[in-house]
Amino acid sequence: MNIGEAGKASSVSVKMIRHYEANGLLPAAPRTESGYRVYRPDDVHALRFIRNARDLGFPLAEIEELPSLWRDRARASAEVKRLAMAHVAAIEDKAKALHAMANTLRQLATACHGDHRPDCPILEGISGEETPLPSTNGNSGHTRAGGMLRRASIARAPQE
Amino acid sequence: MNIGEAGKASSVSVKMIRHYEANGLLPAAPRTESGYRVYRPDDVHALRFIRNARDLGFPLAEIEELPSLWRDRARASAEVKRLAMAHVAAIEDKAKALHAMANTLRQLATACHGDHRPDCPILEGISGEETPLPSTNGNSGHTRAGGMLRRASIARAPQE
DNA sequence: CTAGACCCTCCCATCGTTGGAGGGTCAAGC
DNA sequence: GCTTGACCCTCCAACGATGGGAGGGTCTAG
Repeated sequence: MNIGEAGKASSVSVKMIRHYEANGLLPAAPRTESGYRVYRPDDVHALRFIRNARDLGFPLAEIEELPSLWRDRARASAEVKRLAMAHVAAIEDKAKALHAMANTLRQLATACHGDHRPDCPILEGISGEETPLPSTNGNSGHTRAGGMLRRASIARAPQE
Repeated sequence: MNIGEAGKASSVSVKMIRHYEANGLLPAAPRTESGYRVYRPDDVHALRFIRNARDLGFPLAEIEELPSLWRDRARASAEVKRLAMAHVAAIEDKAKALHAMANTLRQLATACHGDHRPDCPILEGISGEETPLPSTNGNSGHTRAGGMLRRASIARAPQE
């Protein structure tokens, strides 16, 4: 089947399939004489795997590791479980940080009259010396977003 | 004061200050004859405002709106409150989605022996037809990450 | 006068995804 | 045959926020 059909069958956009191939996440698909990529049912399975892992918030770099662990059955589940649990921890850290942000903002908003009075606690709060971001940050030294979990778009599932 | 000093005083990197100016988020700072940007205490206040709003997960595009509302006091708090509450809702949606991801993954991981047995429920789960992403997605049609809240890196506060 | 700290403007990378431009290929209908 | 429209191809650029670095100018203390 062609790339368009594979895309529909796997819920991965044609753009992304080509992108994954270019980045080595997928092996290069064989081509027809005219250059069209050709896919088999197994490839759709692989695409669906990528899509699901992506939906679970795994960064592509990690998605690339998973199947290799899969093939190398000797050290299969232990490694995968470790990776998955680390990922869960990262996701939960992030969720906690989000809750903290939401709480801070909601507090500010609650104090806001919401009318035309010129003083707005929200703006005043944000203007403060330090954002009252609670110590939700357990934190763990990683500088930015924590290596994993970076995309994790909101519940993308229903989008197709 | 120079950009470096302003950066330290506001906890905004020099790179970012220049970036914000280039993107119109900040008015162009006056320059010395030699081209150095010059800042006054008030500017540091503005920078700190941006930093705090950023830490609360506001995308820069929205941060740009806040001060303009601030200046236009006539319609101050009502607008700001609306914006803030919408933001809170978006953040919480995202947090919910993260929890759902974490739960799904944890379930898969829990079922995993974590030893050398060749079958790994995690990989099998991810390979399934559909990711068992719960109906956390109440969802709301927006296609990608939901407009606001996109950066929100994990508890960045302690990083400086 | 020189070293080192600071500043300047560019460009590039990250991460995942989308969009478009510009062009080739295929199948169906006439 | 030939046209049309759907499909495919490869590049190139953009988003959002940030960081890194090159290559160069400026300032200040010794």
